[in-house]
Amino acid sequence: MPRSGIPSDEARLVPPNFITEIIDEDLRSGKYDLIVTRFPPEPNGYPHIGHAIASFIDFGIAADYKGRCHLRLDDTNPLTERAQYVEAIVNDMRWLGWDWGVHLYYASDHFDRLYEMAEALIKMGKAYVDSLPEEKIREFRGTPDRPGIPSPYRDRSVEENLDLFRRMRDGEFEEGAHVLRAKIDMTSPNMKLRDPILYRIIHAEHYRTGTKWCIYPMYDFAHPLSDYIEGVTHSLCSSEFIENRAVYDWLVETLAGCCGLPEWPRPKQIEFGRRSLEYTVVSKRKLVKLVEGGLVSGWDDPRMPTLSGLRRRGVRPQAIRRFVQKVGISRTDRTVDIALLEWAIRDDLNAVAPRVMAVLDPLKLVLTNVEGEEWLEAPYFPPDIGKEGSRKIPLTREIYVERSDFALEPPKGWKRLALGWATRLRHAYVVVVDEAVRDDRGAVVALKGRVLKDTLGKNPEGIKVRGAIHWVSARYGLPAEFRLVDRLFRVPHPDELPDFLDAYNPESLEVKQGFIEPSVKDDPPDTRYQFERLGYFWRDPVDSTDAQLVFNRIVTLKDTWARREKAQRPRKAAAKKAGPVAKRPPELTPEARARFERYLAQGIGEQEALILARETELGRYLEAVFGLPRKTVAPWVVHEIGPFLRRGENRIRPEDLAEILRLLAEGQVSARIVKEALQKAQESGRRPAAIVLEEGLSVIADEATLSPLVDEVLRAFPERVAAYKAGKAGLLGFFVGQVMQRTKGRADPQKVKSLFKARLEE
RNA sequence: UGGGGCGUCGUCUAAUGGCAGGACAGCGGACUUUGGAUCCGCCGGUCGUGGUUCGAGUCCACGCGCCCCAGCCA
Repeated sequence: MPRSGIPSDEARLVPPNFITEIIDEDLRSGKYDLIVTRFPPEPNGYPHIGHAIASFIDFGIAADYKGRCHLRLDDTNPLTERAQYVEAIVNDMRWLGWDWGVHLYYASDHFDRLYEMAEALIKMGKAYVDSLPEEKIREFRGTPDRPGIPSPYRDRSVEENLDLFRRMRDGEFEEGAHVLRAKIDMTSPNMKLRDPILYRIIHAEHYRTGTKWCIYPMYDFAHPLSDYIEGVTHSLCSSEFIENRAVYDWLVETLAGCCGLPEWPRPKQIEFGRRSLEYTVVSKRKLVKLVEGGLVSGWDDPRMPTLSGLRRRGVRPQAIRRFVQKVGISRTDRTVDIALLEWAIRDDLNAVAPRVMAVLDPLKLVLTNVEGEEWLEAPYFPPDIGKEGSRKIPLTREIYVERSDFALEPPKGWKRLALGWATRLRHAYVVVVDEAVRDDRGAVVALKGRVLKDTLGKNPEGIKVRGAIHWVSARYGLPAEFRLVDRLFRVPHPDELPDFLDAYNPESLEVKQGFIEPSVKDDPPDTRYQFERLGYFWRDPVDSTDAQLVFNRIVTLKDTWARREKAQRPRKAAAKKAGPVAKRPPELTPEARARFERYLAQGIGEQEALILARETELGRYLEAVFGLPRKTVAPWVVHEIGPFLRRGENRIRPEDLAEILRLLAEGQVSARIVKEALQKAQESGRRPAAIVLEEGLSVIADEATLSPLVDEVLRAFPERVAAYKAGKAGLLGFFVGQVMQRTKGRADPQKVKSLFKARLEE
């Protein structure tokens, strides 16, 4: 029997987060032995970057815990789902590197058992067939601020429900005539609990089950029970399903041990915050608009955020995984900076992409002192990459350079070609441009220059070389098309616009005709190159042929020159802070006001007095604590007992609070110890004072014991002592904390603090 | 305006009452036959107001802001 273990932080693919904390605790407590997750895409569209993130969480966590993750196609709606999408999903998930072993499932695999469970629910009296028309069901459901009302069909007998449901299954009814609903609570403030629909009639052919069924389970029914059937333990999903959890738990609990479901392990749902990406949309509706509107060439257009698009662009799965790993997981919905994705792509490619030269916007440079040709050795990688390999590149009389690499009037800091300047031809000689040939409109159409002899592998003496530029032999260079892919949208948050298409970036694809060095001719077609000084490229897997080379730009190089050139436009408006503060409205009833005044008179702080006056349960508790001044007791009641009291979970009696507070007053324990004891008392139901006694939690306040500890800490952190003396006052808390740790919280912090102060001022 | 969820550098994310740290971005420098990579440095944050505490991003109260829920979608 395989068992999950808690991985060390270094061994994790998925950085520790609130979900792994829950799992760690579940493993430690023995609640689960084996971690089982699932990734449940609906086969109604192509996977995109959002699926990459969700799948990373599901597959990554399962792998980290040596558990398993099921790939489950959530196909409960025959109207929208297609086998072609299943294929795309399986393909893309494999591409990302996920391994589900034999655990490829379909919700439709479970249709028989789900049906059986629906009948079980009916027999328990917990589900009924509702025959209200669709509009009425909607109407009866109420609104978020008004409760729903029960359907007149809600109390049909088990027999009638069973009969109707079976006839639904047998195809006796039209679509919409009946639905099966769970009988939960039509007045619940959680809309999902207002008798959720479990099954509906759809007379459509399912891509897998054909015409076997004409009733199909809803997500809320099929999802939790599929999890349960498959033995999933942790069902991780995004935050919009938080309210569905109530239905999830209701179903799991009412069907536990039923219909062949085990009592344990039961699955539980945990929700994480959604992630979106700047300059991107992922909703199927919007993606369809781009495809159908002809704004992109298809679902795998290199500009698309689909995994097939990213793949065609040339992004490797390693980069995607690195990206989603860096994004991280939390409970909060977030929008990720697209620069992080670009960084991940570059970081991946930098180490693997051979460097070659291509000229995208060619300008002819005639080297007047070059005759014939010379084949020069050029390494594929710069020294810092540490990889072997080189190719030969031909230098001929005519070469192409990048039009943007020549300036008639070079700006300050220019490190390229200019009249009379010496510039390195990458991997070759230093060149000097003598003449710019211009047409009648004054535009530069060609350059004439000469190479400097004896500058191969060394710099000329007495001449300043300004930078190095890439180039391609005009005779040997291969003509090629270059597709420069850029962000699909001009604004970071196209989703926020009334019409996201307004932000479409018409410059997101720029096509260039240029030349590439001949060495690439026989390279494997999936080679990712770095075109020196331009970016990372690879052959378009669809359109590139030997006769007509087509390269896609995967991502540009970081370009500090271009950045400098660009006007320093402010990146983002400062986030607006919360508005003006509203003062608290102390609307009190006359009785509450009287209590408030009374508490005030007893010396209780204003804030505590207000809470105690308003929340009579807390007030009553306070007044049941005898033998101590009210003002001493009040903060404890409000801050320590109050939260438990409100939830109805308080386990500490007033007299027991009084007992331990007396110990505090006598100086036998510190406030910190009281807090700790109260916490334990709430957990165990024991008397706090008894906990103090049994666990030896008495306070350590005598200087003889504390002084050596203080000295020890001071000795252990000399550089912090120096920092403190230099003015970093916040370190006092650190020092005190060290002693608190060393005494397991028993030291009297006030005493410790004053000892430190005295010592540090010496 | 009912219920639920969430607020930490520009962005993402740590800190489980004890030094607010890291990454990306930005800025500056070193190095460079890629204005790449690498290295070094800098900038910059706890939504607000109070309270509790020796000590609060963390606990309490009151506000503010954003997101989700009224599909026979998932």
